[in-house]
Amino acid sequence: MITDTDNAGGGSDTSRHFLRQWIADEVAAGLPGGQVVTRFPPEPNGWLHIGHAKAVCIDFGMAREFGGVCNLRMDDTNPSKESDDYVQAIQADIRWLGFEWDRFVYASDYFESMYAMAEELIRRGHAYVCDLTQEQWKAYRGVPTQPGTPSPCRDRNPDESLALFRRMRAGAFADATLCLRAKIDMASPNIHFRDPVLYRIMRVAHYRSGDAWCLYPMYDFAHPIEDAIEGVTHSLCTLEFEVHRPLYDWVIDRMDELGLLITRCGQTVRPRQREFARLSLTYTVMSKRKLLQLVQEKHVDGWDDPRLPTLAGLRRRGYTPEAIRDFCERIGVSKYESETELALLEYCVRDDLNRQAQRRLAVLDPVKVVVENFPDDGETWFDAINNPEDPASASRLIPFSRELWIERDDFMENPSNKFFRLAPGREVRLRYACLFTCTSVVKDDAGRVVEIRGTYDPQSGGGTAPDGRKVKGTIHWVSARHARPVEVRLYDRLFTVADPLADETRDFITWLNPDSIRTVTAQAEPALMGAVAGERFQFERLGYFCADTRSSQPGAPVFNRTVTLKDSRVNAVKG
RNA sequence: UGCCUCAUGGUGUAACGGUAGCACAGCAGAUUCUGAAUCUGCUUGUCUAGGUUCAAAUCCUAGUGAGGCAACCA
Repeated sequence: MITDTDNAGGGSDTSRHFLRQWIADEVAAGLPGGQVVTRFPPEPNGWLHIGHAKAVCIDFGMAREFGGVCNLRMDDTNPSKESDDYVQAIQADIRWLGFEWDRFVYASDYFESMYAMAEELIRRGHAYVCDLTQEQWKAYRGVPTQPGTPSPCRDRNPDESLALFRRMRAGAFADATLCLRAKIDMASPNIHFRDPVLYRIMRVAHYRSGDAWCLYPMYDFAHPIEDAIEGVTHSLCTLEFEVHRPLYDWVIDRMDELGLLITRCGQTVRPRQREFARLSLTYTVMSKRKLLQLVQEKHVDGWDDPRLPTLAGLRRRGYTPEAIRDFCERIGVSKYESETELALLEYCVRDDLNRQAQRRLAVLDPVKVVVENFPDDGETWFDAINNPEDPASASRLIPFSRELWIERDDFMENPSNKFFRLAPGREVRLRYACLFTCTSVVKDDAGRVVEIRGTYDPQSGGGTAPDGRKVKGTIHWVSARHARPVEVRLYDRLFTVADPLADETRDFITWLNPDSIRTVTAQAEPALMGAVAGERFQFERLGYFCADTRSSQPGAPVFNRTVTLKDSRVNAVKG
């Protein structure tokens, strides 16, 4: 459990969202069992994304806040889609996010108990084996506006159902030929009450239980049982499960009748489910299916591509767990299906990195500067503070020499007076170093500036003029002789439109941003070469960058741009 | 269409019958050796129509709009 972000959100009061209130009210009223128990139940069929992070923060966060515990449970009841690779990735992501579970369990741990309960439901007339095909069942089930018709098997003798069910388990039938149904209400306006399937035959090896089973429970049957066995008090999930809640309660009621609910502190623990809206973010997609498609069709380079909203992708991009937790607190929790602006996530990571990241100088689009009054072979080292937000971060030395690289768009030949960087006849400060005045430019045949020449003020060492004259512009630079070329990947939003799914007539793939990654060779100050994989920096005046964990080599880091610095320069002035 | 759910500035969220607040975004200014950060200020909101009440974002009714459900997926 995290301990350092009790007031995450950077704001004043923690939001009194409806789940927090619900749990608080119950705790105040004397929660049966005496302890809040939640669970995070991912299906191990994909990687966790920022939407899951919201759920993780809620599930683990509510437990922590109320002095309870949260279990991590792999909801692995459909072996056709699940694998252990995903289990490992999910665990790693949750730990990275900063949470620790009380118990780590698998739904498949409970298969035997679930089966036993199913037999009991059959004996008591609450379930029956049905031999209708899926196609036939469509007709029997009916439509929402009209009641369904009972399956011909509905009144099958329990003994007969039981015998059949055992043969199903023994593997006597082919896939999808028989299933076990709850006997509830074929006329219910809630489709989920019209004799829902409890077990289906599926001859697929399970990644954990192997071929021990050819019969697997459905979510609606399995989930409440899992919760009840673990003594979960608050089962929190997303909105689409709202209509499943009566069925969830039905299963819990049956368990109660059978005396299967656990007791804690002498009291029966009855799990209850509540639902909240899932996270939706602009300029990306969140569904596992679509993320899988992006990965499989190679629009991105794997589940941890830094352009993806997966936790692994965000991590590689340079996002911190603190920033993501802060974000999850700030977005709040409600039942309104909203769309959160990517700008908020970016704000959160900037806010965190501004405090955490050391500053470095690097030039992404270099143009040569010659300091005419500085000796050919001379060099000077200037002191540069590592992080002005962190007094403990000390400083480092950066080399200065006659030839420098500066950012191409920090120079303008014919600037307006709103441009206060370098131009002919203008003086700027070279960050940490000195004041420099441009006196001439050299162009190639095409008229492109290839060299900027000028002089520095020898009295301005460190960047302060002795006469106290004001210099409006400060630009970053690196010494050409000392600079090291370094690969930098400039990431941008994955899609060109805020909601790539809005237009249902158009494939969302066509909205992919062709410039979502641009790779450049930057010129970096020497200190950057020692960056270790995963280390984050602010490249001054540019943005936050993270040494890539896949491509970086010792002494040869590759940087991913996490996010640019906020830029209030008006468009007309931009280079 | 049947059932369920939701609706507060551009975005997200709070206000629990009693002054509509906060954050992000945007805009303006101060400050600044990062056009960053920081600080100050500003613009913009209760879906509609009725009703209950001294008083309604809040309670009731109807409407409108959005989402979910009709897998042997979760």
